[in-house]
Amino acid sequence: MLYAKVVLGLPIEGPFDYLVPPDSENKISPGARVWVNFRNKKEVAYVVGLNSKTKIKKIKEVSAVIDATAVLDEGMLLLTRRLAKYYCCSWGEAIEAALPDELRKGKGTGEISRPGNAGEISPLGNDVFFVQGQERLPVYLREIKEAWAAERSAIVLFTDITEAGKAKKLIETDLGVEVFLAFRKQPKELEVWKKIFQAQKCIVIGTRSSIFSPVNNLGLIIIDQEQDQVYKQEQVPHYHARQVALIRAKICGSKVVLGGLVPSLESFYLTQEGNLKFEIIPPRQAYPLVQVIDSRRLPYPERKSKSIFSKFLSDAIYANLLEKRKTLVFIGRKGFATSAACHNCGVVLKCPRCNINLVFHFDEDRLRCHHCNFEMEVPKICPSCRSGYIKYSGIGTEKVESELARIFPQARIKIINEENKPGSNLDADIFVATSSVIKHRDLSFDLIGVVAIDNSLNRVDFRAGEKTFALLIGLASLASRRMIIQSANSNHHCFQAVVKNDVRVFLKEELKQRKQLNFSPYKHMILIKLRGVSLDKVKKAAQDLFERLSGIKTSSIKLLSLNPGQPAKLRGNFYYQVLMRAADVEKAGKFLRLHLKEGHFSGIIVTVDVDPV
DNA sequence: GAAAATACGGAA
DNA sequence: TCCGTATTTTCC
Repeated sequence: MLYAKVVLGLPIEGPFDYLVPPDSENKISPGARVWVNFRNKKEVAYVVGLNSKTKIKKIKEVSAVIDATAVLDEGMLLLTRRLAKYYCCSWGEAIEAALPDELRKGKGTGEISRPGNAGEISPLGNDVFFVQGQERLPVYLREIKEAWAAERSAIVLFTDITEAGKAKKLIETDLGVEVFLAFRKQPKELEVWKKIFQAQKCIVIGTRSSIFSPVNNLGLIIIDQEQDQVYKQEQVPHYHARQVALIRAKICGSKVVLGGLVPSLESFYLTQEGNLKFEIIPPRQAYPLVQVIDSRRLPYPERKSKSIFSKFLSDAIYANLLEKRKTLVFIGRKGFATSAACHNCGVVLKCPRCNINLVFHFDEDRLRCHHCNFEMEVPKICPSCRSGYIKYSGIGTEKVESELARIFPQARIKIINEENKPGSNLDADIFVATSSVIKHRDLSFDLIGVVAIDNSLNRVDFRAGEKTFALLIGLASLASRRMIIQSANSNHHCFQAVVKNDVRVFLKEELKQRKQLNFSPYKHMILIKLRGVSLDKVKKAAQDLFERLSGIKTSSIKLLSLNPGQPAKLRGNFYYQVLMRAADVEKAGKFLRLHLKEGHFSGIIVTVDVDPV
């Protein structure tokens, strides 16, 4: 008798044993999909092992074997199992993250064959390096050619489909071979998947999920703009493509190339450990003159007028207009967490332990830290200037365009956004844009004015500095002559580094702070989210979980905080979250698997996010 | 995650 | 004791 160990794409452990029908014994193999009857429902399951014995008494039979050729090879099975451990999800969930939709739904692949290894393959080494600069593509091309010559495949990830499409053309003309464009929910997703699966070697270009592309003889993984958050999946399993790439590269013996204008702190940390090398590409144009205007030190009438633009900035825009030069006004778009700032001196109240913004809780009338459990009463007077009053704000800034039109009635003003993408001809004098403008690498403006950047810097997020810095360096790369930044926080090291164009100084300082505060990349954060339709129940469940976990003596995790989610209510569900820190994610995962099960609350759904961004 | 099994609790 | 409902367990 032969038994198959299978896992399902559900948040349940396993594996489960099923009897293999005698006539299917030579048709089944690990990595193949099968139909099984699970809890009286027909489900797709993934064979992860075969065994001649089982401990299960009332065993069910495998209903049908779907795949004659396993859709998951040994390497992919190993990768998904490691990911399940790292991201604290089931093996089946990790497998489903790696497969196209149609395969998850049980659609057959037809006749496909997996080519063998290309005989003697030369190892490209387990190198990781970072390409810093605007002109990264030539380096990517060089690396792809090298892999190709060594009979190895390459996976190249970009932040979005447009970028991936552009790169596909360039690589195809340069190499003279077909390049596969692969991303989720494209019309012929399965067809492309099959072509890649059957190719001895190939080049795949895509977005986040393409990290799971079923290439043979993988020799190279490239991740462009690796600091971008798009590489983190928002749904379970919450994987990060960079992390998947590092694990997959280790399994396949392939090289990893990360690229961008600024590396993430996680990647920069690897350089300190000696595991990552830098290659710096000289910029195509001179770095602009960057000036930071402190809005706290403006003359009183200007401060009082609360104008979006300081006189310094509007004068510069005016001068630019006279010279018929292009101006870009940048305004942060993203939803701002409510921050507490002194209306007089601009000081933002921060947690003394975590150095992140304190959050005003309306119901309790208190300020709380979302990283640790620090909380305090709302101060009546500003602790810094002792006068002023504390104001809670997320500044509404949709008025930028109309404000510009009022100040400069003679100027042609245009907003750059998703619907209104700029062509090669920039036919306006002043443009207004959000962070998405950075994607248009070919744009160039003579002057860039940055307003309301404090909203980005003052977010409730220990990565706020890193994200703001990456944003500003990205903007500076679009400015040919001058960039003016308005902030109430002008001595922040992030601005100092942007002025000097010194990425390394910023990273080193930031890394030092992360170490002091026990943040990533030194320690892992783990966020447990609870959701449900009843606020009371969710709150109670979260409190119970927090108390229960704090009652357990363990070195695997350190509980940090219990807070309402951000946002606290979404699509009819209330959210609460428990934040913790861990030195070793796998240990923490084991611990959580054990303790999240006990004390279940009905109507509450619990999810785990390892390394949240 | 969701059906099945079990515990709970109010009314007769 | 019965039955509807809330909660916990199990899924092979």
